[in-house]
Amino acid sequence: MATRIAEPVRGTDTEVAILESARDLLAEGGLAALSMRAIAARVGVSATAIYNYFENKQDLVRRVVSLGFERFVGYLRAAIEGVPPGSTERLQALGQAYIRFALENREYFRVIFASHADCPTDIEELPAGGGYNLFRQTVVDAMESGAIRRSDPDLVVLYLWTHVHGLVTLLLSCEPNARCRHTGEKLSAPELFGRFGDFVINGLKDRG
Amino acid sequence: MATRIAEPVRGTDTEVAILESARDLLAEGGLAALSMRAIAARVGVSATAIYNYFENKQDLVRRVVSLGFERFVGYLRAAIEGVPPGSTERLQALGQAYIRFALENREYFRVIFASHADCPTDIEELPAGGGYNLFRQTVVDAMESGAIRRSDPDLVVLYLWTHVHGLVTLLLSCEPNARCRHTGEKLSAPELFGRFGDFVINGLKDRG
DNA sequence: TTGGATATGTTAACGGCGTAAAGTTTACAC
DNA sequence: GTGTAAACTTTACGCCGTTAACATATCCAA
Repeated sequence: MATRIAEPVRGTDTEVAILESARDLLAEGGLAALSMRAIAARVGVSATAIYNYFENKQDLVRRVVSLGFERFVGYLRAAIEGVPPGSTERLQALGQAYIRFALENREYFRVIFASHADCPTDIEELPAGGGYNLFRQTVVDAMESGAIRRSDPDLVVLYLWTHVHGLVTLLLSCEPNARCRHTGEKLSAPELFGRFGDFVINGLKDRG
Repeated sequence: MATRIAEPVRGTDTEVAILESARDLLAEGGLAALSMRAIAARVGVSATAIYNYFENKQDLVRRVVSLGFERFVGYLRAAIEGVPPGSTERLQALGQAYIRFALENREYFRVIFASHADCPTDIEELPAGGGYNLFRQTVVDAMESGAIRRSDPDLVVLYLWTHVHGLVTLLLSCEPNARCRHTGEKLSAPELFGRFGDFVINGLKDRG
């Protein structure tokens, strides 16, 4: 038998280069800038060469989005490091990280949550691969420590997620500054999140 | 002088026909189905004829979206009819109408809130033309009646809006059924909204 | 009445898009 | 050396938004 010379197939490099170019193009100019020809030009290859590695454009985008998601979960993980479990601060840290990711990776975020019926998913699979469970565990800890009142953790996760997601998508709809003017002042997403935190956490606490 | 034969200029009919065809195509197949050539084919006219009435595609889309917005405000107005002012029920009715519009006019909703930097807007101009003020007045009434605690009405409007918008966009990201499975059951947007209402309203009430 | 502007359309064409088909080069197993 | 499979190119098709040039109808002023 032939000893496998462990040199990786040259094509694999190309695949990585395609994904990286696609990721960069997406970040720089949004979905509109993400064309097969543009990607190919960056990689230094013909547009049709891409079809050796990806079934079609949608498949490629799916892969790029998947990479973006890992990045997203990285934000969440980093956010709660050093913040004591069971505290509402930890919940807020997660929310802030969600916002930070969206603002620092706008095009990624947009594409991730613009899965226009192309790729039907169950809602909790979106931030899965650790994201959802991270969120959920933080909620459970907060309930057990008494920081928030006991109820269905999944419902609470979805509630908090809804809140932060809504804030981000609304502000992202109002490019270019992603800020909101109300009562005369301009507020950024993190500032608004801070102000809303009062309502949100209050709603989760025991009455009286 | 020639007596004015009151026949309206044929061109105006064409403009209306273009807008209606565009609206229908958008509703049927989303932004992807909305091409100048497809619109023209429906109207029975050449694609370039459209440029007599609209500067370019973006301009046309803006007009279509504007029509959609009027429709949206119509949903909101209808929702609070017959519901007593000052009640939290009125707030919930607005939220339910928001959700209903999004689910019954998905493509409209998507396009309205996907103003990808093309048309920078201040956030409160989005549901303006009556929408925002409607929302705000409902909040003010609820504060004055004591249904919710007194605080900055604009902040509360944004808070509630954030909540319902987040719920809808999250569920719309999970086509085709726009439902969420959690703890084993499938919940629709209105059902989830109902469950979240507890948290939301509780957060806005006075403590104790 | 006529003639020129204006409004309302047309067809042809440009460059860009995703992608299919066919052909070419390269690497390697037997 | 030959066959085979992978990696890649060229060419081409039918879409797309948009421009330019041209046709026709309508209206008003002289």
